[in-house]
Amino acid sequence: MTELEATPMELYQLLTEVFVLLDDADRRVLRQHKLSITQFNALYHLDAEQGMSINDLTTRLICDKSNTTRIVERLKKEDLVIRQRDQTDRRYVSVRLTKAGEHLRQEAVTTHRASVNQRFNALSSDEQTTLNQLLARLRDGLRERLNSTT
Amino acid sequence: MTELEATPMELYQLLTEVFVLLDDADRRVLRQHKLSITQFNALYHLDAEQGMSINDLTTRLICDKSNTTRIVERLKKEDLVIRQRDQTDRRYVSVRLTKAGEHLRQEAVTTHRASVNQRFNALSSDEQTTLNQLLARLRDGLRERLNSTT
DNA sequence: AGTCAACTGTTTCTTTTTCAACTGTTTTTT
DNA sequence: AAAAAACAGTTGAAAAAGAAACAGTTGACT
Repeated sequence: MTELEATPMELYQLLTEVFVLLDDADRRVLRQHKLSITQFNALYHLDAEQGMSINDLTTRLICDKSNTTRIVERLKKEDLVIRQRDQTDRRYVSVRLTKAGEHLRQEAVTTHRASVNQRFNALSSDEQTTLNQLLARLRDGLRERLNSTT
Repeated sequence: MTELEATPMELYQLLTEVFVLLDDADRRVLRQHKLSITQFNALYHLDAEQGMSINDLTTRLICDKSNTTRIVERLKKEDLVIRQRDQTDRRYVSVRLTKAGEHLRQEAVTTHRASVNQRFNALSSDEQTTLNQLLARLRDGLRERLNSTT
């Protein structure tokens, strides 16, 4: 079996392609819950008990903080989240899920997880573990580069 | 060596995280050439000799065709591409790189490739090959699902 | 030939996102 | 204590992207 050596560029292209395909599948699945991908991601990271600051949410969503403000705004308009000033440090805003938000989150996460599980059927359990390890290493390397160039 | 079994959801999150990190790195690198990621992708797929139709470019960029029209428009404004009606079938528009476009493409691709090569340093050559195989299989599976649900 | 369908690309409208400048709050410095 | 710096979040303007409706061109069918 001749194993062609993979170039980083090929890997790069594969990764982007896989991501686009995952993204596309996400869009379809989440449409069932009338959620955009960003909305879902926000819900996913939020919580009903413990509030999260805009900054924290921004780092998890990896977008501009002004965008986070607006994402939260839209969720609030649908009564999925509550926004409160932190009283000990009034600069902070604390974002929490409402009951409705918690409920929708629960449902969407369940649907989404089921879909994701199916998508990875093409790989065996062992292969998934291997892929996980490699990706984790890659991610750590990329994170390091990010911090060193900032 | 205890190998925790990886769940699909963990893989999914790793993949998105890796993609976002790659995307972020791309943005920084391409800014040196005053190019957005989409502009770069467009340049990347275009050519100086053989023209490409808007439709073809659309499928490669994986975006809406109306968006492709505008991307080309912006490139044209910078004199990076030429647009011509196909004279045998006047529905088609043929997009080609100008000399300047070809030159910028060459430079940007070189810079980008160098950056990508470095980003994958965290993995050995063998590991890259393994990762490549697993991702290719995953991609094929996702593609199949896409076609079957359409 | 003439009508209808299919195809290519553009325009219009709306949503999402980023960037830069700004407000208000807390911390640090002097 | 006052001034300056740092921090959290918002706002305004503009860019970028998707969706749907549209115009022009070609091909098919009768």
